[in-house]
Amino acid sequence: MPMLPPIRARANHLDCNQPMPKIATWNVNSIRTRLDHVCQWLDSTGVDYLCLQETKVTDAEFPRQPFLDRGYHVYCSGQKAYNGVAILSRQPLAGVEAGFAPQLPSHSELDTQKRLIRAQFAPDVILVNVYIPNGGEYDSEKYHYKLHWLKTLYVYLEQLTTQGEVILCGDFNIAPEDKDLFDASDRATKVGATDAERNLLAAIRDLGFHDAFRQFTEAPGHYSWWDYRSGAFRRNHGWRIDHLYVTPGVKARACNCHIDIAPRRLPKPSDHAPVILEIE
Amino acid sequence: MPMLPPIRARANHLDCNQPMPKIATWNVNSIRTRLDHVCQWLDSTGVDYLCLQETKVTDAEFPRQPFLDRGYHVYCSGQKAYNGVAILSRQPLAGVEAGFAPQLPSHSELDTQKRLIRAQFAPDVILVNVYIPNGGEYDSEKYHYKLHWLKTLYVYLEQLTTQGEVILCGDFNIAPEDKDLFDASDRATKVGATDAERNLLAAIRDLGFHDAFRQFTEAPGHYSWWDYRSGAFRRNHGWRIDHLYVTPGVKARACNCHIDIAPRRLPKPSDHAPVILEIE
DNA sequence: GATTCTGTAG
DNA sequence: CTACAGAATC
Repeated sequence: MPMLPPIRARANHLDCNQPMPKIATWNVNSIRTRLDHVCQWLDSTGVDYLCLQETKVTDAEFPRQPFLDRGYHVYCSGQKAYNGVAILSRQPLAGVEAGFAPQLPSHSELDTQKRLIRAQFAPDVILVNVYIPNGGEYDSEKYHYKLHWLKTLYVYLEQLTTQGEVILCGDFNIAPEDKDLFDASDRATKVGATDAERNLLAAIRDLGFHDAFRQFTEAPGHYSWWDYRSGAFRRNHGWRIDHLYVTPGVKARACNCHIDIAPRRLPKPSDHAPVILEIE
Repeated sequence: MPMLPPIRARANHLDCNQPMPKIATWNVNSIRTRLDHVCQWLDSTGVDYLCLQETKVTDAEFPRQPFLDRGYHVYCSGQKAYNGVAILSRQPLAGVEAGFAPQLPSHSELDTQKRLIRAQFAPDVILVNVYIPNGGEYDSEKYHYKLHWLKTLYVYLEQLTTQGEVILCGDFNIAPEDKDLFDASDRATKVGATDAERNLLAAIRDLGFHDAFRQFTEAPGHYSWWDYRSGAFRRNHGWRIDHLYVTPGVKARACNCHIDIAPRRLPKPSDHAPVILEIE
């Protein structure tokens, strides 16, 4: 694990009188279908940075105007029907790059699926938004694709963490510990909870990341995703797979991190709930 | 044209203190999609018998409960995705038969498409609900199927009208006269308005049927169907293709027949409006 | 234009 | 269970 320098300058948000900026991650399962939910949620929470996954829309078709109207800048990397990530920010962001290729040209084949976007969050803080592959069935092609994607993410972040602080957030499709899913039985073949996935996530974490949610909450039973099927939400049969990982300089400034389950209660919700990190 | 006997007994509805029973026909273009529209419309109009077409659902999947809750009996003959007819009735109905086969076994091949259901409406009145084929393009296979279906319906009704009064209603996909469609130009090849179709409809009518709507309204410009495309409804570019045909005994008791265009104004409407016949 | 299916994905 | 694509139907 490389030594991490202290934050070298005040973050953007501190330059503009926002005492407690909020950074959130939310797999919306189609930004077009969830447009009203997201707009109302932004209006009510005042989140300053929102990292979206599964936007399921090309950049040309991304519904920018509702967010522009609310004072957000929109940075997106999407495709038709599947995947797609975006960052909404009240501040204009520099250093926006989509995919692995700008940093790892040899891994550009992974960029046909739009799963990663990053931006300069502050002069020495980079924000990385990921939608890690679901993984399908255990030992399937999709499962191995997920493992390969995680290994590539490790290399990507290994480089990035040497440059300064990092906020890494998104839908990881991994429950880090048994207490992060409602039923950890048969976990050897339960995709999202297997050793291979957890070990790769642990390797990434060991680059210097801390699970912001676990800074504030140790208890089990807190989830960010519930299957649409068989009343999983009603029974709280969920998984905590949406995360904000932060390097020490950001960790030191973290004030709170929680999952907001209110949007999951709405009619026609995303199957994921947003997770909010507040930093001073 | 066979001589028709007078009505031999009071209709069911007169046995239960409903002074002005209403019989309606409505192509709902998917009963599942239009469930709320139909329920609200039944609640507001108090229609007693509703003949539905294009229910697009198997009998096992038909959403019965909302109608049972409202005091209707449900008789349906449907299939997956296409076609499908049903009768809703406040009274339980006897003599329910689906398709041509019970009466014309030699034409059972037409019953693979669920387009006909009938029931005993009163001791000497039979109610027949049809969804006549659309016909596709002029001179196409579908067009000739429509003509064949109409010829079979003629034979079916030729038998039925000897047994008593008949109410024949449904989506006929035929505008009987030029005034029944907004643009009768090029009608030689305009499916729904060609001579072959009109002649077959006229042959059926000549079995003793009267167009109930035309008992009360002679004017052109009254339509029951408008294409979803190009603002056809807004411009009243429609066709009158949903009909209630009644034999003389019923005609003598008809008090009103009108098209209710209100449901066509709702969000996500069927492309057809219901037609209501009131009888004393 | 609106709905349905099949197929894919999660 | 929800969403999207693409084809077919009307």
